[in-house]
Amino acid sequence: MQSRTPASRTGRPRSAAADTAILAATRQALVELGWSKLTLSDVATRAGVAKTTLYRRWAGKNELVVDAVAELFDELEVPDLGSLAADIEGVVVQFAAILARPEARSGLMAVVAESTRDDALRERIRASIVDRQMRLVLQGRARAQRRGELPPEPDPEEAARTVGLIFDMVAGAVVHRTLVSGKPADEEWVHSFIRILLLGLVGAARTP
Amino acid sequence: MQSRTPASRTGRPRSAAADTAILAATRQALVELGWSKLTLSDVATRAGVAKTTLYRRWAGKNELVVDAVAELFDELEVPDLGSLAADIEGVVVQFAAILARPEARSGLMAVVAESTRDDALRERIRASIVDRQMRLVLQGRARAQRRGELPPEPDPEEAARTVGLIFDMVAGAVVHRTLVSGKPADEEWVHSFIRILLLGLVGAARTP
DNA sequence: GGCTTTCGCTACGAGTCGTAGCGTAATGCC
DNA sequence: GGCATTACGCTACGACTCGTAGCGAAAGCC
Repeated sequence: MQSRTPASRTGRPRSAAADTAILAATRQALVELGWSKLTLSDVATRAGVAKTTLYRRWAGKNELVVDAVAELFDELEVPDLGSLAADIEGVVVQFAAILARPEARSGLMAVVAESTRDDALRERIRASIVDRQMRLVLQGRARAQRRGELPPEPDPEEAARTVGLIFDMVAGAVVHRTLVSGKPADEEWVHSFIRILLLGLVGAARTP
Repeated sequence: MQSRTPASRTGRPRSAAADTAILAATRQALVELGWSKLTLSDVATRAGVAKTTLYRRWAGKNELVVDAVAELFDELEVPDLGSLAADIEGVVVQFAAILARPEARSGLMAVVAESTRDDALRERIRASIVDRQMRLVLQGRARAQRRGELPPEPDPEEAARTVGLIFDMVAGAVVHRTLVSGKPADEEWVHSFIRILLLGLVGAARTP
């Protein structure tokens, strides 16, 4: 999770319960205080551990919050509702529900902002959050191609570009709707959005 | 800009040059230090003003950075290139160019993150940044309807929903591509994106 | 000149940061 | 059981930032 556990064969092992408590305390602090007023001392107190324990496991506030927020996305999965449109709507609604939680709203954008000046942090975000979401797009696309709803893509490089584009469109729209426009990405909105997206995708696939 | 100037008829007027210098210094500090390491003392030194002058004009770091970043979006305008697709591509390329600048990348997302817990800050962002971009969507849409590229929308409420949706899709995709995926929103990417978007929009307009 | 507001400067208490040092607790190896 | 090793809780610390208060000087309007 937060650091290497290469083969610490001997010595007292790190408390897994402490990890759980710290990450939960971080999310709670995000809800109550927000990003800027969150302090590591406060998180340590909430979690019932010493401040030094936090610094032994995480390099700083950024890394800690990334891990705390990443756990929120563990529950994401593509439902099998029978059609591409229904599957996408299902997963986007899940995604929107996570983004509606205050600990995700205040934490996620803050670490993304910090990552513009920290490549290691960007990589950490990619590995623990973005890649997990990207896999959902790949999974849904493969299932739709098996159903015949989307044409198979022979060129793997072109396919990767398309998947990346879809991912930026979906995640970007939901994030912008929720955080910038400040309105809920409810089912009605998701339905309208997915309708336009799919019409565009099948249209583009028909006329390459 | 940052505070009310109701009718300060008498007394020494506030230095407009100081405003310019402070906002420019803020952007420079964003480039060199990023959001989290930016301090108001440092900005004051760079701008050649006293720290107290900063606190007299802005409530804090958030408000200052919003104003500093907002100026970057002043140059945005919809070009008249003859077709809806070309117009949109033109303005999206401009938008992407602004987001590629480090002072926008590190500043914009940070204040958006803070705005999730500060309604006044959210309103400030909306008024000084988001509304300006939203106007571009309205402008381009009206021009396309005059050209006959998009059907006129009789229901104003439905039209507002659609404009909001388009705005979230466009801005969200570009922001996500630039900041989360960390890849440039170059002309090739913009072209692919706009193609899917427009195919979806005209498809949705045809089958309501 | 007189009034008003802004400006630069200094100083201050409060709070946070990240680290060091120490004694104690928990585990693996012999 | 004894020993080495690592994690833990606790305290203390210097360095830094924050936001404010107070002061005299400057720059406008009447």
